[in-house]
Amino acid sequence: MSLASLIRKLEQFVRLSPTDHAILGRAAAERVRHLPARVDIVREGDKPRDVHLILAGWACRYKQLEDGRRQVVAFFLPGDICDVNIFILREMDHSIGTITPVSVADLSREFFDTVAAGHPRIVTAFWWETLVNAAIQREWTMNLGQRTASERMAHLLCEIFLRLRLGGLTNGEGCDFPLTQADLADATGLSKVHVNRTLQELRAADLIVLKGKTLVVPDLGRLMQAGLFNPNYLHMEHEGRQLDANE
Amino acid sequence: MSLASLIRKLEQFVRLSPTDHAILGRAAAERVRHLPARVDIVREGDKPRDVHLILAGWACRYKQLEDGRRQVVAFFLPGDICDVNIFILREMDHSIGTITPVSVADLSREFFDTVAAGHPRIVTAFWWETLVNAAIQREWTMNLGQRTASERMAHLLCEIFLRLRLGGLTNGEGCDFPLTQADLADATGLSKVHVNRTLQELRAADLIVLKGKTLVVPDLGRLMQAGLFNPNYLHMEHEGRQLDANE
DNA sequence: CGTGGAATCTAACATACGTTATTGAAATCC
DNA sequence: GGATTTCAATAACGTATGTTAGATTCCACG
Repeated sequence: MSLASLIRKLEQFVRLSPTDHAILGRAAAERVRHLPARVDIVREGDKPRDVHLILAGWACRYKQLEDGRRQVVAFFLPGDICDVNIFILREMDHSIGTITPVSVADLSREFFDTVAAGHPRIVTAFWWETLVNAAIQREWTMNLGQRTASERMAHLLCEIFLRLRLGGLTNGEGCDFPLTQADLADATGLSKVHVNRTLQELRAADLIVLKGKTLVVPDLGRLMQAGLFNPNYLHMEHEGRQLDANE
Repeated sequence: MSLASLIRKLEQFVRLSPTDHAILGRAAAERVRHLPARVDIVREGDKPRDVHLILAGWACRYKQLEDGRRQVVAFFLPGDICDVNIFILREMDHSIGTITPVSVADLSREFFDTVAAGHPRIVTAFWWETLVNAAIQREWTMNLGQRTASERMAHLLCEIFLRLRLGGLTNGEGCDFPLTQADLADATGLSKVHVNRTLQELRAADLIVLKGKTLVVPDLGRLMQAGLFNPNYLHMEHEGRQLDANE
């Protein structure tokens, strides 16, 4: 159960009080749903109701064109919050779908009102989360606009690995990796075939070991170099200095 | 002076009180700077100090790789706010630079504290602005990942035109357009040469008239079709229904 | 444990877009 | 108001990535 990942992530930015922990814990336990893989949590055009906290499993935010072209614009890992205050908007402009089976907690508007009223540290933490997500989205724009296929793939893998590690979800050099090559294609704007070629290339350079649903990064520093990866956009204020260490 | 554009933009989402207007007006008048074209307002690595409100002129947010590749990740038009609450972060992960000469108002942390304490409508309006900017960034990701060169260019031009119109900055079918083809290249991830080709294509199809520093869009509906442009992501709740009308 | 559908991998070929280079037309500057 | 730089336009050529199609491997499920 990865409320722990959320708290771990937020706490490396602000220190939360025991009360704050309790508030988050209660919110994450109240309305929990378990969804299968490959279903939509929210669909473009829906009226936004709750904010979704991913407790377990992977999901993604995606947009689609009428002719079927699909772009994954974000991945959600355990401990990620989908969109703080999204219910301000009238209508979703994108969809959110599961990749693996997912446990999700639905956070109500009232929860956020409560937080806003009496828990300033959580407010700050949520602002930080919002700003980091915005930074990630900018970095993806950069990734798609300027990096070559293999740089792009290396960059994406670095980001996922670091975000997992921040949530305490890696084992040394390895981590779960449930994305298919089709998912990677939708996220990188490459064709499936070229994703395959690109992964082979990274494997041949001993930058990754990717088999089954597990990713191993034998030398994160080298993978970062290959992806022209600068971790500053993740704003990992504390861990930031020891990035090359393995956990 | 385009405090008017800011208020006009925010008000099509929330109704602001006379006091709210006054607060915004004061903030926008207090610390105003005038900058020349093609200079940085903030640089990657800087400690964020103030939030910047663009009163006049165009600017952009951009990121750069070490080898010089540059991606514009957002354009700022008059009335745009750069990054609400950015000072929560320790260090900027991107730069902001002017395109034309710019007048900018620097909004302090204290201003936002005041707003948070006593002006809930402005708080909501700022959240809305934040969420819309996030949506725009996602749409750019989509644009770079999935659209062809000409779709991408058409889409970008639609977005800029609509955002200008929302701020009351268009004249019928026309608007100021100070971007060079190099700027467009940095924003679309295309080469300068291909931007040129693409613009010719749009011109040949009578979708745009772009000369000097003026853009004319004779038929916005057709340009939107060409760019597979769905305005939902701009969340223009009121104007949304009469998009095809010319102001 | 066998079967069917995903997911991965490979190959041959096609093309949208990048690169380099040059020229001409506008701005901008003393 | 001529010199200088920036910006736009063209052309010829190169290549990273897309497309189509097929063969394998993997894995979930009955």
